[in-house]
This record gives sequence, structure tokens and C-alpha cells, in this order.
Amino acid sequence: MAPSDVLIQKLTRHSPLAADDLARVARLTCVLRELVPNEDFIHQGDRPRASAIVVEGFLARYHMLASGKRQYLSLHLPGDWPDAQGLFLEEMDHSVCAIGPAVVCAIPHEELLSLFRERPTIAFAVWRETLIDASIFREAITNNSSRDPVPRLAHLFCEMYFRAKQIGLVKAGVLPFPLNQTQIGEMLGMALVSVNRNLKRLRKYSAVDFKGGQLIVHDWNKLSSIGEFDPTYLHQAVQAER
Amino acid sequence: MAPSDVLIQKLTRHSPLAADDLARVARLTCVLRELVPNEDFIHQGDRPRASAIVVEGFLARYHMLASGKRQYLSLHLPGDWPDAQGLFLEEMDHSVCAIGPAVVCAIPHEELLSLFRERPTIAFAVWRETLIDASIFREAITNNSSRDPVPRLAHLFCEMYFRAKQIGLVKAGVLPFPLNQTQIGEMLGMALVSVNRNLKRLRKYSAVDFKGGQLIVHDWNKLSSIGEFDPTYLHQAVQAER
DNA sequence: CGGACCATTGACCATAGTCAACCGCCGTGG
DNA sequence: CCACGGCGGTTGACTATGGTCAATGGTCCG
Repeated sequence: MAPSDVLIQKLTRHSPLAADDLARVARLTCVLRELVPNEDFIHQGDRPRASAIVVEGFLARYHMLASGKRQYLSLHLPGDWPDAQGLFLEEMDHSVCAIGPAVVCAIPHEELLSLFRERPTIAFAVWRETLIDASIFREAITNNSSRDPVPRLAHLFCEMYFRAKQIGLVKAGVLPFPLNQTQIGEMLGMALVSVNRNLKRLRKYSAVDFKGGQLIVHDWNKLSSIGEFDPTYLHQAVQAER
Repeated sequence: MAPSDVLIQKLTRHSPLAADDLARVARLTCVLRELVPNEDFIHQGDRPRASAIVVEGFLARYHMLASGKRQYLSLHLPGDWPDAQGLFLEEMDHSVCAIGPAVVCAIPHEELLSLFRERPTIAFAVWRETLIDASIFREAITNNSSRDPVPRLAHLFCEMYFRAKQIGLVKAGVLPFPLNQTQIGEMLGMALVSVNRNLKRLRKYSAVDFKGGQLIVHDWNKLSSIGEFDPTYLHQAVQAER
């Protein structure tokens, strides 16, 4: 799949765009870059001149505390735009890294900005993406602050399964999920050992299994009920044209 | 201060806007509404046709869990735009309420959207606001998930003090702060009793005091060091024109 | 004066974190 | 071929700490 196709698929999933808008998007400059596992793509403090779209693999945003502790903020699948905020915020307040091996494509900011001036509808579609991003952050605040360990894990799995399914990453109930238990802990604000024990408890419900870098969903209804998962916050309904 | 002044002050703090852009903003329809403490302004599930700007007082966003537990997501001061996402996301994924008494003004979406089409620079300035909003959410994830209780409290106080100071809400080191300890707990993912005990510990450092609905900062350097506060994520540097 | 609300404190309990050991797997290199 | 080391996962034992329950006190207001 061409890099711009990934982006177009993502935008048109909820924002109706005209054919000439799409053609314009497809003509954007797109510099591919391959990342090895754990490679940083951008660093806190950087001032990027381009924004990246995930083409393949998993990316993650994270904060690094003074203590050296890492806090993952979000996970990103193909089509996601993990540093869109660089368009309007000069300095990165967090870093972005690859989780497994990944491919991204970078689009220069000037091109995007002039496209947005020329075609507000495209700007609005990308703006909406950044707002959905924010909605996912809100949910993460609630998940990490209010939910007990088992539903917290379940909710993370629900969200990633739901988002992955939409872009066709799920085959027969199985989603490649290249995080280890330490990273899940750094995502959910839990210690490694707690992740391990609570995964074990979660397994008892036979709704989901997580091992060998794979997430296997046996019973979606059960899993989403354990995780109190309501996909409204992902805002995937098709919007009226604006 | 006129409602639109509050907005203009906020946008021009980091986005240079031309005089005629500002004049255009000042002409927006603006319906004022007064809120009593704890009154909900919008509800999860609503489909707003207008976006609100805080004119006076404190507003907060929150999630409500099935258990009835409340999770506050963000606090908003005059000039903030706590439901800007309603412009592009049809359904509210959270609620917005007043903390103390507050005044908001609502601007119809159609007016904003046609203004944005007409003047992309204004759109970009508002977009930037929504991106800063997202950056604050990221910081909240890290604060609630990674920091111990005392620095967690300190960080919240730092952020609110810093933001309030910028809009002239701080007089002689004192900021009106109408949250009670229960609400601080619902903000930071802590039980009421823990908030109380850790406020006590924090007080021992003589950097800050919180009582009687007021936040009193005695020693900003000490407070920000306890809270590991680095204001970069608030993105308040003036940006180059785009 | 009585009641509501909020802050404060003590006692107790549940649980998440820490420390440490062990296992299984896999890839490397002798 | 096998020995070794590293990594990730698993488990037990212990500890620290945050949550719950409950009681008390202060303040404001009707």
C-alpha cells in the first residue's frame, strides 16, 4: 500500500472528501523511513519541520521523567499521525519511538500548511484526527486514574483491538501486539509484577489472551464488559460534511 | 471585559493575528450564560451546535464511570475553550461543569466554521489551542500515572498557578482555587483521605498552602522542583507567523 | 441551635510495589 | 553440538502505602 493511501483511508473513514481533495493529498511529498524496535523517531525538545504518518508497525509517544521512569502516552497504528501537533507547536513536549519494527513517512510542514490554506476541508479532516487523538488521551487519564488493574488492562486491549480491527490488522481474532509486560506497565502506570499477576487474573475470564507478542480475543463482549469499553470516544461515526 | 476580548487575549498570546482578523473575531455572535457551582454545561452524549469559551470562573471536564465514580480530566480558566472539540466531533465523550460560579459564552459552530474557511490563520490559532489542550492531557496522564502523591499534587498546583498567572488571576501569590479535597482526588486519581494527608506533607515544605478555596504560593522555585514542573508543555512561547 | 459540608485524624485492611529467585526460550559462539 | 548469557515471563515472600471506615471538629448558614 502506498503511504498516502494509508492516510487517505484514515481521513475518509469519517470525513467525506471530494475526489480532487484526495488527489491533492496523494501528491504530498512523503519521505519514508524505517525504524528498528525502540528507535526514537523524534525527541522531546526537537523542533520538527515535518510530520510523520505511521505506514507500518507500532509507534508510541512517551514522556521521560527526571527519575528515568518512562510513561507511554499513546500507541499508534498505520494511518495515525503521532506528531501532528508539531504543525502548530514548535517544540516537542514528548518523544516518539517505534515499538516493534516500523515504517513512517514524513510530510513537510510547509506543504501541509499551504494545502490546509487552499483546502479547508482537508484541514478540518486532519484537525478532527488531532481531536480524536485528544479524546484518546482523555480516556487514558480515566483508565489509568480510575480503573482497577484488571479492567485497566482490559480497556487497553479493547481499544487497541478495536482500532486495529478498523484498519484490517486483526486476523481471526488475533492482533500482533509487540509490547512486553514492562511496556504495558509503563503505559498503564503499573509495576511489571502487577501487570503479570493481573494478566493472569484476566486470563481466568477466558475473554482474552496476551502472549508471544499477540493479543488473542476469544470473547469480545466479555472483554469489553470487563474493560467498561464504550467506543464512543473514538468518534468513528461518519460525520456530516462541513 | 467583553467576552470576545478574553478569547482574543488568549489567541494572541502565542499567535500573531492581523488587526482585521481580530476585528472579525470580535464580531462573532456570543451568547452569555451564567453557571452555578457544579452545574453541568454540556453532558456526555450531547451534540452541541455551539462552542463555549470561559469568561469567568473555573470549568472542568469530566468522565463518569459506570460505578458513579467521577474522573476530572481538565480545569479551565477564562479564555479557555473546553468544548472546542465539538466543532468536529459530533458527540460529546465527556461532560463539562462549572466548579465555582462561572460565566461562559457560546459561539455557534456555523459561524466559526465559515470564519475558519475564510481566514485560515484564525483557524490555525484555534487549532493550536486545541493542540495545547491535548498536551495538557498528556501531562495529566504522566502526572496521575507516574508521580507519587506529593509531587502529583505539587504539579497540579504548579500548572494551575502558572496558567492563572498568565491571565492575571494571581494577586500577591494567591490564586482563588474553588476545588475541595474530594474534587482534587477525583482529578488526580486519589482518595479523599490521601489528598488530605499528602496536602499536609506538602505543607511541611512551606512552598505552598491550599485552604479556604485559595492556593497560596510561598516559594515557586521549591514548589516547581517538588512537582518536577517544566512549563514547556504549555507551549506559551510566541510562535512565528504561519 | 441544628444541620450540612468540609477538613482532619486514627485504626485497620487490601493491595500494589519491591526484592529475589527461577524458568523457558532463543541466539551466539566456542 | 552444546554451553552460555540475555531477555521476558512467572512466582513467592515481604513491605510500603494507599484505600476504607469511622469518628471528631470547625465553619457557615438557615
